[in-house]
This record gives sequence, structure tokens and C-alpha cells, in this order.
Amino acid sequence: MDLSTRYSPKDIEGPIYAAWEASGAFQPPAGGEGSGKPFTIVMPPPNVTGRLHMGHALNGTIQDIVIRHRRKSGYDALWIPGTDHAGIATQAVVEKQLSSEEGKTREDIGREAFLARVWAWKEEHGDIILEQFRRLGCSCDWTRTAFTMDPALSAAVREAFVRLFDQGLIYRGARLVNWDCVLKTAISDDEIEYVERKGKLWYIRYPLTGREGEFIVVATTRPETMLGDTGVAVHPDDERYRSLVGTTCVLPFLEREIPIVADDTVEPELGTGAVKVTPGHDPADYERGARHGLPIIGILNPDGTINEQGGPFAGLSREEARKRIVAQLDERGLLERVEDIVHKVSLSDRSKSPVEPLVSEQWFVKMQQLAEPAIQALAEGTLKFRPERWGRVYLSWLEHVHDWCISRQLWWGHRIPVWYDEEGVPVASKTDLEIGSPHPRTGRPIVRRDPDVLDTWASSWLWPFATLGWPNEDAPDLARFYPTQFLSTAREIIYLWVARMVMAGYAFLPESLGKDRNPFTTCYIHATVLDAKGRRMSKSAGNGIDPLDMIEKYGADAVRYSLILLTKEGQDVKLATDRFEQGSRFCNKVWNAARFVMMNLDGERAPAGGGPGGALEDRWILSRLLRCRDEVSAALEEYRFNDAATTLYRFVWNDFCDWYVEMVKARLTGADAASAASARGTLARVLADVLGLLHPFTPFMTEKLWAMLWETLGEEPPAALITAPWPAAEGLALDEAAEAEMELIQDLVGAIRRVRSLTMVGERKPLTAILSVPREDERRVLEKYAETARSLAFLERLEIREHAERPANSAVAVAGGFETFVPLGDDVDMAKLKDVLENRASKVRSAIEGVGRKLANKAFVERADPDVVASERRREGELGLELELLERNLAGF
RNA sequence: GGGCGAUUAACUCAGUGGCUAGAGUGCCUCCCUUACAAGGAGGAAGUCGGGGGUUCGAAUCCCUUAUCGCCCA
Repeated sequence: MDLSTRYSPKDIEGPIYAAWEASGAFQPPAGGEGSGKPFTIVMPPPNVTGRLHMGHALNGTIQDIVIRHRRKSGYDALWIPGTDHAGIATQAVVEKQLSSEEGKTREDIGREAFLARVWAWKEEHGDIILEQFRRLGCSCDWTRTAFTMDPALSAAVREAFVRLFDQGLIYRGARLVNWDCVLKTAISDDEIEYVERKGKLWYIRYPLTGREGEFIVVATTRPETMLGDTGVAVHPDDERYRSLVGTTCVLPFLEREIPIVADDTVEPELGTGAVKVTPGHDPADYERGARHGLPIIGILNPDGTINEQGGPFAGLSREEARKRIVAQLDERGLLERVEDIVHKVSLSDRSKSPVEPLVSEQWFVKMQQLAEPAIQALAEGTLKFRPERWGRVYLSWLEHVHDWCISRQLWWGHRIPVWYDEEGVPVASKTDLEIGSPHPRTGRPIVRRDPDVLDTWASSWLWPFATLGWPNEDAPDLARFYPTQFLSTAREIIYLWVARMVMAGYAFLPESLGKDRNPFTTCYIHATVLDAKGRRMSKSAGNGIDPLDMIEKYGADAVRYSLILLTKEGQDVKLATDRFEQGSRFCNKVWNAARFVMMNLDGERAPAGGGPGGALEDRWILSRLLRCRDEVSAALEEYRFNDAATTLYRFVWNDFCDWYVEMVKARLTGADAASAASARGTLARVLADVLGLLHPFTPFMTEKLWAMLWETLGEEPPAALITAPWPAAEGLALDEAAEAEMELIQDLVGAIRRVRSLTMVGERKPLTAILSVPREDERRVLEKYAETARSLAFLERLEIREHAERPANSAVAVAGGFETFVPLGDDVDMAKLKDVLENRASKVRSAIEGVGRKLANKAFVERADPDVVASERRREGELGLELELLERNLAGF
């Protein structure tokens, strides 16, 4: 057998993944051939321009654990992968390439040629991130890989748009939107980054109308926007300005007379307490302007230069206009003062240019009506969040939902399916309309199509059903796999994506589905991955850890297992590269445990061990295995991944490796053939089940070991581990007696080890131990398993008595309710041993004190649960005995 | 301004009313015992952020406060 002492993931991951995929294991059984119990996950589609980061790696691991567990548990498991076309990001990448390679803009080559280039770029680079998910071991059904710009999904987008349009839920209007002046498009709130910047606060004097030499002073961080001012606002209760409300002042440069109004959203403490109102370029001012009937003046061109409304400053860039305005205000004595401040500036994610709120004609979706069933879904429990608290975040957004600006002034994306006749009457159509053909409603000829495209979320909100064949309501996948069961994603897109998908499910799927229109029953919000200092990992900060580097160094299994061990549900995780060592060490431990088992299996299929007559350790480990199996199963059902991983870690390392394997070594080489055979059977059983339970977490290594195990047994495996049934409880039994008896033996062995270590007498020096065990039941157990204990503790002789006096020059250990004496020479230093006994005695003393206080308290005895009182009494007795033994022996030092 | 989370060993974290508060890493001592030195054995290490309250009993529930972080406006 070729089993190195070190697990080397590099050699095995690639071939195993290829074999899984080739075998069709990632696909659910064909319709009619499966169990009929579907379990579906759709992968949150990463940007097609994206690269795997730690958040993806964590999310991919979580989803893969779930889908592998369900697949092994007999579900028709389907995990659909895919990417989204990321309108702005992708277009920006290709525009940059075009400009650096050929010095051209997209306008230079035209819409059609540009789109051809984007597609070419997508063909070449678009699968990179999906390849990276494969490296992580994700068992997605790649035959169903989807892309938001695929013909099928594009048809879904168009269907959805036309339906909403025809229902009157889509409208066009001039509204304040976030504008990117470099990319010249509207962007959504989530494409904005808030950055703290040093800036200035300029205090500007606006002359009061007809009152020579008198001013109202406003403070602003953006003086250039004054060109669009149509008012000044103060707080209605502000004494300083009360007399000015209702009068007007004069806007410098443009000499526009603007009113001074009272509005209670103004903070009297901020700045001067008077604010300029620019409804055309500020969301708060837009609202204020609307309340007071102030006109809206837009002063910017789409490229961010000042338009003709800017009077003398028309044509200048924003930056230049600011400079000149400030300088000229100063010259005219209208600049009162300038203050240095730190404030938050909104930048466009893509172009890093300051976002300009400006008014423009856009398409919107009315959201309120769509939001209602999504709110209901949570209230009724049709939709559940894990951790639950995210449900409130979801609700708060839906309850205050704003209309959704869905148009983008881009070329890459789903072009809005709206055509206009010569009078500008729009119509939405599922099929393309010819220029010149009659408008379906007005009959006048169609003259043009809307040039804009849809927000990327307008396709991804359809993802859970568009990937299954919608709008074809007879699509077999849709009937079989919708609704999905589990969606795992990051918290920051609860609004943008999760809530919208739920709305879309209710809006577009047939009403006959009822609550099953809801696209997923559980929405799992995974941890945010932070760096070692607790900061968000980000490209711009350069503090990210590349998951592929970690996979390269430690293996995919170690990366997966480490992430899960580190990530308690719902708690953010601080990550440093060395934290992957824990998973790596664990994988190596499992590898070597398996190696030990296989080296001892000897090519034969041994009979199963355990059973009522079996050896203590066999019954014990099988009982522990059953507990482990049940806890792992329950934890996975409830999506408590960290609990499952921790349970497995403890069972494998502490129970199986530290105790069972050690205990069984003597039997394997001993004379008793039947005992050896039953040990081999138990080893094989435990290993096989551990591989199965561990498979969702560490799929590569367990699959490899599974194949080797069956080869060692000389049998064909029943199936590859990925599809082999989840380990069954059959043949396992809880055995509390065995567990209690093992604990005694562990106490005894621990006592001997402590003596050896503290007296430096050596790990394997043959010793005699004399036990003084007053309790008869304990004495019987220790006598029965004396041989086992003797060999574990490397004892030459073990004497067990009811009462033994401590022999001269002997070390002593107290564990549980018995004393262990180990006669040693008189030259042995027992100082450390004494320290430990004293340390222990003081702990026991304080414990007794605590218990005594409780039991002396009448209220406790009367009011506490009788079981608790009884167990405290028992404890008091046990602790008392232990302290007595400790003190008696300490007196002898 | 509103909401949420965190604060437990040197570090990273478990632990939602009752065993003597645990784990991994790190630290100290010993051991290359043929599954594994990415290992084994043992040890030291915590007034559970502060204050108050509820309770027979609080790391755990409530209030308050401090510090850090995230989201929303």
C-alpha cells in the first residue's frame, strides 16, 4: 500500500474531482430515477469579472457541505452554479482594455462591435471564478451552469419586464439618481463606496434682498452646487433666523432671487444653522425642495461639466468650477471663512469618481405592492433567516422600500425592451419590434428603441427560477426543483438580492403554487471574513488572503475545514494565513489514523466488533461513534456547521486516536485471534463511518481514503463516497456502562502518566502501581480491565486493594475516588508532584466551599430542581472523599 | 441619530440559568514509544469589560456604562 506518513493533497485533488464529474455524481438522478425528494441550492452568481476571495471560499464551502450531506442522505441534490454579467464592472474592464490596446472608446467602434468584444472577453475570462470553485471542491452541476446573459435568462428578463410594464408597475420619470460622471450612467446605492476624506466647509454669504450689506451665511462642502440653489432653509424654531423666513436672498453670480424657508429637518447646531437648498443635486434637498415647492435646477452635464445653467461657469469641470467660485466669492467679500473638516465622500465603486446625485430620466419599478408578499413570507415562517436576526434587517428594508431605478446608461446588459412611436409613446414587447412597424397600441410607426440597459439585479432577482427554466412553466426542472431549500449569502446583499428574489418569486410564479412561490425556505447569512486586525478584507486595502494560495499551500480540504472550525454561526471571523494550520493538521491526523487502520487490516474483511460480549473499548468506541454520528447529523440538518466540525474533530482526535487506537494495539499483535479480528472489524467500521461523516467537510481526502479502505479489504466499494449513503446507526448501540467504565480506566491511566511526567521517571520505565479503591463497583471494574490498563500505562504490575497504605518513597495520585501509589526510589524528586496535589487540593477545597454554601442555603434546597439538589449532594460527597485522600497524602510528604 | 454584533487564558474563539468555565495556538517539562514530530504525555495560565438588578443560583436573563466593529438614515 502506498500511504505516505504525510497527507499531500496536491497529488490527489485534481484526479478525484475529475472522476466525480465524469461519473455524473454532481448531477441529480434523472427524473423518475431519484428518490423524489429534491434538495436544491442556487449559487449566488459571482461577477463574471470576479476572482475567488475568502468570502466566496467560505460561502462555497458552506453550500458544498449542505449539498454533499443531502446527496448522501438520499435527496435528489442539485446545486446550480453560474455567474452574472456585472454590467458596469464588465463594461469598464473591456473599455479599459480597448483604450489601452487601441486607444479607442466604445463610441469609436459602435455598440455592436463593442458588445462583440465584451462577449469575446467573457468567453476568454468568464469561467475563471467557476474554475476556482472547482478547486475548492464544490460539487455543482456544471451541466446546468447559468449566465445572466444567456438566451434563456435573457428571455426571462424580458418576460418579467413586459409583465410588470403591462401591470403598470414600471414607469419612466425624472428623479434624482446616483450618477457616475466618468462612466456616464446611473448607479445603484450598492455601487457606492463611502470614504472618509479631508475636506473643507465653506461659509458663504448670500446677500439679503433689498438690505444692503446684510447677509445670510450658509455652510457647504460643495460650493459649486450653489449654481443650482433654489432656496435657503433654516429650522422653524431657530430664533436667529425667524424674522428672515418668508423673505428672499440673492444668489451670487446668477443674481437669482431665492426664498428663505423654514424646514424642521435642518439641524440648527450644524454650520450656521442655515443651509442652501439644491434640489437638483442632493437627496435631502430634493425632499426639502418638494415640500416647499422649490424649482429643480440641474447644473451638470452627464460628464460632470457645468451646463448652461451655470452662467459664467458653464463648460468648466466640477473641480475647476469649485476653484473659481471660491476665489471669486473671496474677491467679492462673500466668503466668510473656511473650515477644515473630515467627512464622508461617496465614490463610485467602479470609476472611483465622486458620485453626483442628479436628476435624470430613468425607468423605475414600483416596489410597494411587490414587497407585501415578501413581508408576509417572513411573518408566516415560509421564509426563515439564519441567524434569525437578519430577518429584521430584511423587513426594515421592505417596509421602507423605495422605487427601484432599473435603467443604466450602459451597453453591456439586457437592453430595455421598450420601443417608441414618433410621439414618444412607449411600449414593451417580448419580441423585437421593427423600426417602421406599427406601434401595437397607437398604430403609429415605431421610430426607435430605448438605448439603455437594465440593472444587473433585474436579471439576478429571477435567478432561483430562471435557472430552472422559467418562464416555461412546464419546464421539468422547474416542477421538480423549485422552490429551493437553502440560500447562503453575505449580509450586505439582503436588500439588493435576497429581498428582491423573494418579491420576484411571488410576482412571477403561478399563483397556484401558493407559498411555494417563495424561492427558498432558509436564507443563511454567512460570516464576514476579516483580516487578523478585524478589518474587512478588500482589494483596495490589500489585506486579503487569496484562497487559492491557501489551497495551494494546505490543500482544499484543510482550507474548508479550517474555515468551518473558525466560523461559529453568524459570528465574523478574523483570519490570518497560519490559521489554516489547524485544518491541515487535522487532515494529516485523519490520514495517519486511516493509515494505521489499513496497515492492520491485512487484506481481510474482519467481522464487525462490538456487541454485548465484545471488548470494553470496542463497545465504548461504537457508543461514542453513535453519539458523534447523531450530533453531526442533527447539526447539519440545522445548518450548525461549526458544531458538526467540532464534534468530528473531538471524536476523531480525542476518542478514536488518543484512546481507541492506543488500546487496540496490543490486541492486534496478541495471541487471541478472535480478539484481534474483532478489533480489526471495529477499526474498519469506525474508519468507514468517520470518512462518511467527514466527507462533506473534507471531500477529497475522504474519497481517496474510502477507495483505499475498500481496496485493503479486498472488496469493491458499494459506491464512491460522494454518493455512498450517509453512515447509518445500524450496528451501533449506546452503551453507558462501557462509557462509565472507560472513564475509570482513563482516570487510572491519567494518574500513572502524571506520576511519570512529574517525577521524570520516564514514559516507559516498568513500574508497579498499587491502587486503593474503597468503592466496590469501581474496584470490580478496575480488576476486570486491569490488563488493559496495565498495558496502556506501561505498568509491570498492578495491585488493586480495598485499602492500601502508601508505601515508603512512593508517588501518589488521586483521581476520582481512589488513590494510586507508585513506589519509586528515594532519589526521586517529588516536589512537582506535591505542587500538583496541592494545586488540586485547593481547587477541590474551593469547589467544596461552593457546594457547601449552596446546600446550606435553605432556599436552594427548597426551590431548586430536586435533580440539581441531588447531584449537588452527590458532588459534595465525591469532592469530600477526594479532598480527604489528597490531604491524607499531602501530610505524608 | 436609529439598529445590530462583540468584549471569556498571552492570541483566536466555544460556552444562552446549575458538574471545579473549555478548545486550538502559544508558553514550560519530558518523549523521535514502528499511524502521525503537521506527533505523543504532562503542566502552568482566566476577579468571564465596569456598575447595578432579577433569581435559591448569573459568563449566561434585565438595566446601565465604556470600548471596538458593522449596517441603515
